[in-house]
This record gives sequence, structure tokens and C-alpha cells, in this order.
Amino acid sequence: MPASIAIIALNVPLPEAFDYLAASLDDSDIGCRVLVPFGSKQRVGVLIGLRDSSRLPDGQLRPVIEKLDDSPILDRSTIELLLFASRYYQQPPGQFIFAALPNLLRLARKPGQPRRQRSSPDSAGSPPVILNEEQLAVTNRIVALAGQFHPILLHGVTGSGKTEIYLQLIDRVLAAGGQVLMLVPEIRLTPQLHNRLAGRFADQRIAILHSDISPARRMHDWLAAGRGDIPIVLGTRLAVFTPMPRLQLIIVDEEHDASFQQQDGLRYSARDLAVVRASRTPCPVVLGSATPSLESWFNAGQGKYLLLSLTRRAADNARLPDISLIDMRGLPTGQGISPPLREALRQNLQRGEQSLLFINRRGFAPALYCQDCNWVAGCSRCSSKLVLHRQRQELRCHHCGLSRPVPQSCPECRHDQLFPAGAGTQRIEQLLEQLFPQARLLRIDSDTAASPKQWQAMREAILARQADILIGTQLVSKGHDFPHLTLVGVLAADDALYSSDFRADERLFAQLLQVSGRAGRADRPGQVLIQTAWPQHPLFQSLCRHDYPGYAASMLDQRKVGGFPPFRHLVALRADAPTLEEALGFLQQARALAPAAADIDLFDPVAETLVRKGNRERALLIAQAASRPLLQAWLGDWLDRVAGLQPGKVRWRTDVDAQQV
DNA sequence: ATGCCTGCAGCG
DNA sequence: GCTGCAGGCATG
Repeated sequence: MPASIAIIALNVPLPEAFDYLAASLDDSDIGCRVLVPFGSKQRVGVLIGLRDSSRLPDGQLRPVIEKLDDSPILDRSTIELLLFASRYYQQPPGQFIFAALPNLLRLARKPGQPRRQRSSPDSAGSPPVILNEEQLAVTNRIVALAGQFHPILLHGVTGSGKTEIYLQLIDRVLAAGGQVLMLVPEIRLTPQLHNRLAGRFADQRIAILHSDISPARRMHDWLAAGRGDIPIVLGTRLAVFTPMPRLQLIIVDEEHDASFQQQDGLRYSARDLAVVRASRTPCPVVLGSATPSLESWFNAGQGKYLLLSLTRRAADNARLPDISLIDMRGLPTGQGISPPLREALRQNLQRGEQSLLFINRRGFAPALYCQDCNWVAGCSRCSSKLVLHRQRQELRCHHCGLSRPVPQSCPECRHDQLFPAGAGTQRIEQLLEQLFPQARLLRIDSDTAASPKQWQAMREAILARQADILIGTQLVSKGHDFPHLTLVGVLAADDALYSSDFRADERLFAQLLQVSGRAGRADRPGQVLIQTAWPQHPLFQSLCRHDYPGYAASMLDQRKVGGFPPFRHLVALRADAPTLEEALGFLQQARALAPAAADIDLFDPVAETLVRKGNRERALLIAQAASRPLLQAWLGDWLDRVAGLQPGKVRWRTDVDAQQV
């Protein structure tokens, strides 16, 4: 009796795939889409396996209607990776299988004719750069690992030429007839990298996979990569699932970046899955960063990852920027820009060089107060303060998007003096207009650079020296070369030190070192000035010495003492409901159902830091264990029981390896 | 998710 | 007794 039960993944949030009768399907059809009856309707599914019998009685099985693809669009190993992700992150298998598919393939249409390749960006071109000794040694070490699974942590100071190493490695893989998968954290970073790749590999096709690519092109390139016809795939986190039959190398650039963690909807870490994928292929995986995640740094320390370091800037005479602190204690705040920073800006302006003020807060002011009765403008849907936006004359919630007109007087006491507290990018821009009326200012935040196109235009203006002072949020800190930029001023850095998030210091250190790296990349030395009321803080002290390893060691010590990752692994159960009591009550019930286990710490349910968001009250419950496999096994048992609870108005979800708790 | 079924509030 | 919508439930 041949296998006649088809296992079909459907795009529904249910914990299992579905069995169907399929006499006409065989092993060679695994990975094809099929049309199946589902309830009263028809749906597209993906054949992920076949078996001899079903645990369901015959009468409940219905036949597959039609096969939609002539040949599989997902290969076995990609399906296995997706099913692994589904088990590990406790998310429905169908959701992962369908997330991997380009949008057009989620529908019941057969793939259309491939469109003609659009012209590549200008590939005038660029000869291979001569590597310095350090780069050469690193490249050779990695090349020697070809064909085996080997995670490599490439720790290179900003400007050390990591990208050039990637290009060298890609070159070797292409010469061997292989494919390369390169992941970057954000869409905004792809055009530059695409230009460099296209310049170097002018005769090769490059697939760009991210959400801003047209659906037809995305499907076309995705399918071509799956046939092995495109050797280079460059994309954001979802691209980690691109089928690539001749995959020989995975690169994760800026591996510490939080964008690799998908937080909403389907939760997963593309960086971690890249390592899993490399182990299954098998092939080397290169995780690159100037400020590695503590997880990766720890793994390197344990010998699980090979640590390779680039300790100096690639260009002959380029030095690391000089980072120093401005002690704000006893200094006039100067509405956000202290006298020493003003003076540094003035001098830089006089020299005709570019400066950047980094403040990780958009809008005009983060709060609007009544001076008389202390009323604060708060969001009606979230437990947050509304941010004042001057241009559009509105108050806006940065958590739910609510916007309201600015009241002219206090709604509580009718007092007509409302005062904006603190400074965001808009206020700093206004202050600079007053201080340096002759300077050309450019504000770069998600309000002014919402689309990749706008950001591209701004980059060009900066490179053409059409701006003297940039005011930017973290948008500007990531991997951009601004050769004329020689001064970076950091405002409001201390905020993050008071955060309750255990990853706040790691993020701040990475952010500040990244933004510092924007200064003085060419032949001019860069200067970085950080305003702080806490100059003795070890974070700033390490930063001034460019001492990532030193600060990472101290952060790891703290994590060890506190029992946090990477020493212990954590899973969060998150719940939200109209009232906090309902959310906490549900988690309390869930906690009571947990199987007894000596090595698992299960904490009490607590309210989220931002307890109310979008009119829902939110709470979470943390479980921790030193062993991942142990935690995984226990979690499966526990969630089986939790699934039996009556949720009522409570919505809940599992967050494996939660980033924020 | 989404459709389908059941149950009861509101109506006359 | 009929309609309408909310909540519970199954989907192979």
C-alpha cells in the first residue's frame, strides 16, 4: 500500500498541519502548493509530507482538489527549517510555511511568466581593494572552513572593512559555483550594499528580497533563487527562509541589530535561524558587527563560535574617533546643547566640516505639562505621555499612533501656560536655527525619512555637502559612510541608563559606538562628545576607550549574577485584556498548570512596563532555565495545558527568547 | 483566521 | 415566534 495521506500546511493559526487524501501525490511533490477543501471553502496549502495512515478516521479525511505547481517551490531542507522554527518558537507550522512564501504565491494562482530583469544600479565599477594584513588573515581563515558548518563571529571596529571581507568571501563562493545568502537588518541598508555588490559582481544576478520590492519581482527572484539561478540573495530577516539549493555561505551583517528579531505576529530571530540553517546545510555562517550581541560574544567565549577580529580601520591613515564626555553636572543645560558642545559645533562649522547631533527621540518635546496644576498630556489608549510635534501642531502617541490637536489651555485647571518638557529632534533643530542661522540643517528621523526614497535623497545631500549639521535618531547610526562628518554630539544618552529593560545598556553601548563610528572615516580625525550627568558610569568609560570587550565582560558578569541570558534562557507568556485583572488572572491560571520541574524558574505574572497599549492592559509571565532543551521540552507540555484554558477576553501568545521583559 | 451554530435579548 | 448579534467551536 503506497503512502496516500498528504500532510498539508495551511495558513491558519492552528498548532498542526492537516491530513488529506491524496492518491495522486508522491514524494516528488513535497513542496508543491495544492488546493484543498477547508470547512466550507477552498484554500491553498503546501504539501509538507506524506504518510501511510492518519490518526483521524477515514470518514473525516477529504481529498486534495488539485496540485498548483508543476515542481516544488519549497525544497525539503527549507521545509525542515521552517518546521524547526515552528517547533522552537511555538508558532503554528502553517504560519511559518506561508510566511516564507512571497505574497503572490500565497494565492491560488500559478506563477506567471518571469519578467525581464530590471537594470542594475550603476555598475561602473570597482576594482578589488587591496586588503590589509588583518583582513587578509581573516579572509583566509574563513575560506579554509568552506563546506563545513562553522559559526564565525567577525568583530570589526567601525570602518575596519568588514564589507570588503564579505565581498572576498562571496567571490570565492561564486567561483566554486555556490550561492550566498546575506542578511541585513534594515531595508535602508540594502541600496548601498546592492550597489557595492553589483559593482563588484557585475556579471552576476543579485536577488533583493525585502518588503519594499514589488510583489512580482520578489516572487520572480525568489523562485529563481530556489532553482539555483541567482547566486547572491540580499535581504532582510524573512530572506533567511529563501530556498537556495547551492547555498555555501550565510552572512549576517550587523548581527547585534534588534531588527533581526521579529517582534509582532510571527516571533523569531532571523540571526539565530541563520545559524541553524548553516548547521543543517552545512556551511559557514559569518556574524559581523562592531558591537556583537552579548549572546554571540558569549558563544565565542565558550568556543562555540570562532572569533575573528579586525582591530583597526582599513584606510591607511584613518584613526578611530576621539570620544570624550561633557560632564553636565554644574553646567548650564543650554536647552539641550551645552556650552562646550556649542563651541565645538561653531568651530566645526567654521572649518566647513559636517557635524551630527544624535538624539534618540523624535518630535519637539516628549511631554506637555501644565505649569500650574502639573497636568500631563497622556494618551487615552496607552499608559504613555503624548509627544508634542511642532510642525503639524499636534500631540502624538508614539505607541499607538493617536494624534490630537494641542490644547491651548490646561484641560484640568484652565491655566493657559502649557509647557513642553525635554527636547526631541524638532526642538534641537529649532535651537540650532537660532544658534547658527547660517548653517544648513538636516533633520533625519522617521518623520522626515519615512520611505527608503526619502532617506536615499538625504544621503545624497549629505554626501554632496549640502548640509552642515545633521540632527538624527538611531536611523543615522547604522552602517552609513559620511566622509565629511567629523563631529558627533550625543544628547540625552543618560535616559537609557534609567531603563528597566535588562538589555538597555547593551543597546546603548552598541548605539553610541555605532554612531561614533560615523565620525572621521576618511583622512580626517573624528571627534565625539557625549553629554552626560553620569560620566563615571562604566559604560561611558569603556566607550571612551573603544573597549567593547571590556564592557561586554562586565555586562556578562551582571547577566550571570542576575540570572539573565545568555546564562539562562527565557520564555515569556504575554497576555492582554480589557482589564489588567483579566490579563493577570489568566497568567495566574496558566502558572498553576505548569508541570513541576526543579530546574525551571517560573516567576509571578507582572504588568508590562507599558501596561496599557491601544486600550488593552498587558501582563507577562516569565519562565527561565539554564538548559535550552530542558526549557523546550517543559514548554511543550505546559502550553498543551494552557491551550485548554478558557481565555475569555484575554489574548495570549508565547514569546520564546523574549527580547524585552 | 474564518465561518457556522447556538443561545438569548429585543420585539410585539 | 422571529431576527440579530455575541460567544463557542471546528476546521483534516
